[in-house]
Amino acid sequence: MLDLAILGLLHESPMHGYELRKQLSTKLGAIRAAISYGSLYPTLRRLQTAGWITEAGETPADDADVPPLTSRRGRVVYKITAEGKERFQDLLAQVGPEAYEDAAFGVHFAFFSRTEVDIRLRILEGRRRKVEERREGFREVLQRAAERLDAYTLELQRHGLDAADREVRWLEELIANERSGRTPPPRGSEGELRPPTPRSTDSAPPLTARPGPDDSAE
Amino acid sequence: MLDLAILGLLHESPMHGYELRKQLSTKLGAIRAAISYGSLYPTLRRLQTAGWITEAGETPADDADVPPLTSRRGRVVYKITAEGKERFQDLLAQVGPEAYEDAAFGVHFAFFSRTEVDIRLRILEGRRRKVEERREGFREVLQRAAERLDAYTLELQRHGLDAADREVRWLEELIANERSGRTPPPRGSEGELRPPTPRSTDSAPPLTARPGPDDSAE
DNA sequence: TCTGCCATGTAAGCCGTTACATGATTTT
DNA sequence: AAAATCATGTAACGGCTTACATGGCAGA
Repeated sequence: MLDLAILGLLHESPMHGYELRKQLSTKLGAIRAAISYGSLYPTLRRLQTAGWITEAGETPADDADVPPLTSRRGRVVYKITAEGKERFQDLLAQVGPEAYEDAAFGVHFAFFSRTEVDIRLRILEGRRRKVEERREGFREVLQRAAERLDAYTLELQRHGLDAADREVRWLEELIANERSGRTPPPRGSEGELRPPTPRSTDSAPPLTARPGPDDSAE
Repeated sequence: MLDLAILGLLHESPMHGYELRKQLSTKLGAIRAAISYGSLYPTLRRLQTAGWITEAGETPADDADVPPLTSRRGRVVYKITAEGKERFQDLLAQVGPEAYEDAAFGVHFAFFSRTEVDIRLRILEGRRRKVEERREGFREVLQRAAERLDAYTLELQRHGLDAADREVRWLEELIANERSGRTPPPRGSEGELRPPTPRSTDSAPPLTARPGPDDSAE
């Protein structure tokens, strides 16, 4: 799961570990807290040994910004290899029941723009099923055991039910959208939120496009 | 955290491990998946060694149901000790920053009916703070980096923002409620959901009441 | 100069899971 | 008689965090 995330990010552009961690926590911020270095660096090592990633020579200053520094300390920049890309696709397509768990689902979702439509649908549907089951669980507890639980526990169940219900509806919209052919999820339908709403959002990337401007690296 | 949950449940009534696991997954279903036996039984052992719980003699058939069985297999029934109750209160009151994490917060919340009002408030406020920070993180990403992220990643951020925003509002209601003196969280305010709406829910327990059939402690 | 952030790494350990092993009791 | 579910446990391993150790570079 960390593998998937790292390969995915490096697929977008080469990066060193420290940067990787930051990107990870913004890209997957909705899913999990920042990963620790004690986990990140050994994983990078492992991925390198496996041949999925290699060290790239610290990008020789493509953009002539701040060139005078020999090479600020180590700063090992990694990039994904061809095998790594294959591996990445394999991991994406591996849709076992674990892929519907909260964390795994989130990671898969985060890389949906690199995933085939049918895989996306399988994941979204599997996730929906899972959340529906969860939701039914809450409903049953609320219906059957309501009298036996204290008010706080009940409130927790209600909150859980509400969240599950919302997620199911969210997933349904996404599924409908995938089926309709329009690839990128359109936002705004269920608005209410977004207070200042920076207009930027409607410049949605054409999707299927290459991972943005390589620049970044350094 | 498992300790807290187990002590909490045994505080309500004596139970054997298997039963404990089931109760745990309904009571904390909104928080975490069922705990595995490989974790549960060793923990029970540890709690027993520490003196927080003891084996109770398989409840001598208080309710005269199915008495003819000698004692179906082992079935070790545990009950909480006086020290265990103290320990439980200590754990509840230990409101370090970890108590605001998703899982820990949920467990604390689930046992709010056994917690002092001021502790409840501290936890709710700490949690709110945490979720607010999370929410701001999403907002910043959406405002600042919107163009650089693909449509799916953006959608994930939006969904995260929405969930965080909802939770903050939920917490605010709970906090207001605690402050107002009315102990039990009133439900229904933000309704919309509950489709068949089993009426059961409005027979809300008076709270402050002992957890169900008081007996328990023993 | 010193604080703070960038940057990489290692070692120990926590907290939990999976898989296995066993057997009693209940239901079909 | 078989299948399901109740019930308890152990051993091995896995993923991740914490704490530690090291050092470069930037700006106050």
